[in-house]
Amino acid sequence: MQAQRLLKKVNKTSYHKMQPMNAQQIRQKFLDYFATKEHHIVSSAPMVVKDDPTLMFTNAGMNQFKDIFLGNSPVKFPRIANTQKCLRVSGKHNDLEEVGHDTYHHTMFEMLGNWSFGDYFKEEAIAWAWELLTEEFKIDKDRLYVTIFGGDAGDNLSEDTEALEFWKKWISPDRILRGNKKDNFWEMGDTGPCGPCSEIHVDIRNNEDRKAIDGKTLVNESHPLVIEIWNLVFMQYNRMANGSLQSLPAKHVDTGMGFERLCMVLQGKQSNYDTDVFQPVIQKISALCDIKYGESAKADVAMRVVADHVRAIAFAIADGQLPSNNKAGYVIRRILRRAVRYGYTFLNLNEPFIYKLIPVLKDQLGSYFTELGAQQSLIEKVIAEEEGSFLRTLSHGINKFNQYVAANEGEKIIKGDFAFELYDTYGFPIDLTSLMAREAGLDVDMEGFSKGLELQKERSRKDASQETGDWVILIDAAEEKFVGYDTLETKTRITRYRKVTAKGKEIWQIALETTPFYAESGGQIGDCGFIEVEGEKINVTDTRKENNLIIHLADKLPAHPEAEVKAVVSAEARLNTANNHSATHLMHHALRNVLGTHVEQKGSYVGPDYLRFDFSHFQKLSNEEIQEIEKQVNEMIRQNSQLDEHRSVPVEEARNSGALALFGEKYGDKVRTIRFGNSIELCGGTHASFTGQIGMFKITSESAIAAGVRRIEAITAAKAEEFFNKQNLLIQEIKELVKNPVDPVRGIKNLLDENNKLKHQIEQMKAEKARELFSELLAGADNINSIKFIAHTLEIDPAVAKDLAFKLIAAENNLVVVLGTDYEKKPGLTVAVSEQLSAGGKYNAVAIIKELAKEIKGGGGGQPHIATAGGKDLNGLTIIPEKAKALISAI
RNA sequence: GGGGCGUUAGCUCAGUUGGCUAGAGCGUUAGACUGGCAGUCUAAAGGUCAGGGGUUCGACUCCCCUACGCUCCA
Repeated sequence: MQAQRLLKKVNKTSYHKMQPMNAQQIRQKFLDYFATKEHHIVSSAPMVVKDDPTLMFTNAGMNQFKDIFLGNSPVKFPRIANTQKCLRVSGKHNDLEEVGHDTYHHTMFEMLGNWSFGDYFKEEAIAWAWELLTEEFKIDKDRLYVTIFGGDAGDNLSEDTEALEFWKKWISPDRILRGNKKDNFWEMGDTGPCGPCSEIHVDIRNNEDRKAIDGKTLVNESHPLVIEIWNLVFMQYNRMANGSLQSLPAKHVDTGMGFERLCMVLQGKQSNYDTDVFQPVIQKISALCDIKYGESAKADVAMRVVADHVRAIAFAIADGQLPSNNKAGYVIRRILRRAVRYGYTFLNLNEPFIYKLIPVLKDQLGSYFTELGAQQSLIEKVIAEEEGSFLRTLSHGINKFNQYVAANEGEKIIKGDFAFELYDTYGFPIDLTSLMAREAGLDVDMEGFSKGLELQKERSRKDASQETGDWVILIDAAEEKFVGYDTLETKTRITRYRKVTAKGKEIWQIALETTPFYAESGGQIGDCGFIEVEGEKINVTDTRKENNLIIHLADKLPAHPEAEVKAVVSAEARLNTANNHSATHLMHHALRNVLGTHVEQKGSYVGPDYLRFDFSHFQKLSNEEIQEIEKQVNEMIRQNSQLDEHRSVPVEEARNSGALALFGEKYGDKVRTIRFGNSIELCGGTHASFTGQIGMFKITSESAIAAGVRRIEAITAAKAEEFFNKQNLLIQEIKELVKNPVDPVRGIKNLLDENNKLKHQIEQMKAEKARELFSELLAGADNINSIKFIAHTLEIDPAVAKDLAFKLIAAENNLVVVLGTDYEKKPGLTVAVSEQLSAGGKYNAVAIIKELAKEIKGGGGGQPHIATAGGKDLNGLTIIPEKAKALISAI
């Protein structure tokens, strides 16, 4: 209905010549078009990036093909097209704080793209882009402009005349603009593939405005209605570490078109948020807060913020990234909190509400991105929990703020330190501090705040700074291969190496032509071991993967890196790790048997010592469930199933056989499957050859790590044996100690009962003794200067003496008590003065005890009515009563 | 990974320079009032002050270590 209404409105101002399509149709048309041009259509890679240390989230369509561009992986399809979920929270045009204030910035967005890997180049890329936009989507040609790379003297590059000539076939030369290196030369990073790009811009202003100002002059000028819609990147160079450019042997095309923008253009809107991509969610928000979209600028911003952010959060969680307190999880938490904050401040939504938008989001996107529906209840739970916890943080901050204001009455300014403390320590957003300050008629010292923040950043940067050297290439164009499934030892050569310096320590990263070392992936940690070069042994401490390249971490470089290398994996660690990995699969299988098929892997760690498995489940596991899982896993171990491994199975076939796929597979037609009995998973890890090798499986802990996510830790094989031996030993010892070899529990119970009884008796005896002493002491009180006076030395605990003294002065309001204690070879003193007496100021327990403590070579203090002291000289105690008496008499 | 903060009764939190033999509100229990419900009043129970070590006559308070949590930055 909503979409219908929107579309009707569109027709009036339409600047293209066809019935507007909805978002779903637009996406499909793009994919269909490139399918007719023999492109292989692949699904979006997960938005959460797994094995690229330079990247936490997919931020462009090309990410999932980076290994192909770098030459680390072979080309499987020369032509590919897709839509890719992307997330951007920082970068030159992507400050998180900007999102929502305008009509076109987003955190999460879809990028439509077509790729050529060494296949077609500029001519086809340009022709097809033009045809799709003008013939298929029917965008008015006189609203389009294109840019080409105009050359760069620094790089000694001339204008991209190829692109110019191909464009001239379609568009008049005066609509082809030349751009500089910043706008029209694309680079993947400091080094690597790069090349000129050609952008297509569209002018969606009304005709009046178009007449007044020539659209051409507004291209790349940040005008919200004259915008870049498609970027065609032509990768033809490789940027070397020294800054020079080399021509690439195989040239690639990488294009990206913002889906939300395209929808805006095709639906005749002037804001991405007015398209049917966002409107259903915005209408739902509007209903929740009872404010109409379009009524107030501030509320509109807030609604756009929420509508944008909920997409980012929902997809991140669906892809396995839960909000947490560092790294990628922290980015997600920040995005979610920003949405909560805007809802809280501008929409008066003080209760969790964002999770209520998920069903709308699913209706809108779920038919293409099925993960939303599959994970819906988890997404909702996690978001609701996070919202609640942040609202608690907010109310905590508001408390702190109010306390500060109350304590600093009369001040006009809130100190920068305090504003920063609120932000840094309590997570209280600075703009809320400002807002509340304004309401209280105060200013915030923003300069002081920024200074604190800057110092904080400085500290962190200093700590994190590391220097990565250039790769030294020994064997060019090598394809590094992993052979570790079949062998733990191989002869090979070093293909490249580089030095990395961090915190004053330098390590070497080495790549091998063939390697038995498994690189950390899928939760399984990287192998360790050594490489031997001409008799020189070099430790490999860890193995990691970067863009599909296996990197060995070593503390030094061999003297002869170009010589033949023997690479040897530490067999023991690898074997233990393999056992744990196979056990993880068996447990996953058992979990789904026992708890249900809603159990999905949310994270995993597999090392030689133990395994950890996080999975979606909504309540604590009972002891019975845990025992049942252990029982099933151990049964599967005893069945001694043989590893059934297939290294190259078409993904569809694997899925049909019931294999569990984790986190949505990346593009690629062949996958590896691991089967033990009925447990089948897609997995790249290393495994036991027979389940019997695992020996034994034992769960050591079960806990919650987030809303709807539980964590199990477990051990296998020798570690499990150790565990049981330890437990057994413990029980033996207990049996001996309690002298009840048959029933130690009963023995302990008896001891506890007896202990309680004895404690009780001691309490009674103490109380009795205190009562006795109490009456005795009170009866023997002296009279000095019309006050009562008690002084004695006793062999009791100073704590008891203090208690006694309290009781005495509570009973007599005209009393001074001095008690010396001889307890555990240590002398002690307690002086108490009745409240009334001490209030007069004449008799001060502290003054008295200071004087008396000299006798026992000690010191002490307290309050005017009760003071304690300790010392070293037991002999001094004997004269205490006498001296005390003299002292009091003199007052 | 680096910094800051926290951990006190079932829950939410106080606890001033080390010393008023650890407090409040809510909740719980009991009693009283009320025709019942709801409630009001009174009282009680409930704490290894996260754990361990140290300094001190004396540590919830100061120092160190560990665990867990929160938070900011990278």
